[in-house]
Amino acid sequence: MPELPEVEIVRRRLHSAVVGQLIEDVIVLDPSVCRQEPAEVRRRLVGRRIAGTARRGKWLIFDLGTVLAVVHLRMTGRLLWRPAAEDQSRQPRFVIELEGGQRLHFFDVRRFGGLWAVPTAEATAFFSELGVEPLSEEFTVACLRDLVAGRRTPLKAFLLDQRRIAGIGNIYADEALFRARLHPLRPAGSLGPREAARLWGALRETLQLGIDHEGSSVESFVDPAGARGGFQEILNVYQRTGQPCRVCGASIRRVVVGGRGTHYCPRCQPWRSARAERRKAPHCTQRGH
DNA sequence: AGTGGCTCCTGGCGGC
DNA sequence: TGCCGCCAGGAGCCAC
Repeated sequence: MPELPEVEIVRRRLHSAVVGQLIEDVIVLDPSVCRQEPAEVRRRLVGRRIAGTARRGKWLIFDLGTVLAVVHLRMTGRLLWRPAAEDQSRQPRFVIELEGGQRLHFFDVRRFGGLWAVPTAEATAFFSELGVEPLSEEFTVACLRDLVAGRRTPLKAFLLDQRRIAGIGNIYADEALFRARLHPLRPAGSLGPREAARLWGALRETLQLGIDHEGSSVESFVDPAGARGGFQEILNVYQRTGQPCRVCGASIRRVVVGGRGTHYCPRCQPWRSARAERRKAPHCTQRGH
């Protein structure tokens, strides 16, 4: 599923090709992907020039000056210059036509994704529910400690809550918790200072690693040119139920947290705090993360 | 505040 | 081989 790293890859791949380009037309073939009146979306976007691109959490933003074209890929959305082989039999949901004949196609089998035309003046309100950007300077260990303070919700559910931290989805939540050696069901507010610092570092590392590997092609993610990412090759726990942990060899477990499949290593991610774990089992060292 | 359930949607899977 | 039923999952919404 497209999460922060995948959306960031899409943004980077599109950036130089679209900036400075005029939007000549927006063809909405499936009105259900427009969460606003398609004619209104079209009226707001057509004839404007793309000044820049941005990303907020999992939202991809085309800055048109007075208005933003905002795209969310949700589960299966893909933006492609040319339809991929598996998309050729179906219609795109919408097409953005740029000057010079370039066409950006939006495909989405499950139709969860969408397109919004947001006046720049309303952008703050539009994104007001989104939490901190985990790769920004604003996101510090102290910031994370503030966010988890007093919260009894499980760490996994906390990480998926876009109102707290924006951009983390199921894959990177599971992988970051593994790197931080934290059990996904631990109440967020129960983290000690060292554990919070570990989670902070793990989140940044995992997301950056995802970007460095051009995203995870777990479901169907490809970049606008159709290229797959590589992060799925180095997943430690996500969708590895029953397989041996790459660090300790224990069998990876799957539980459901907040209605989401959650994967973890029962030995590397014990319920107890790291200190209690060392006391109880001094032979069990945690290295290699 | 937190949880659980429902909704959107459809490819892909297991079971028979 | 074929068909039916179920499930994943991001996010918003609602009830409790």
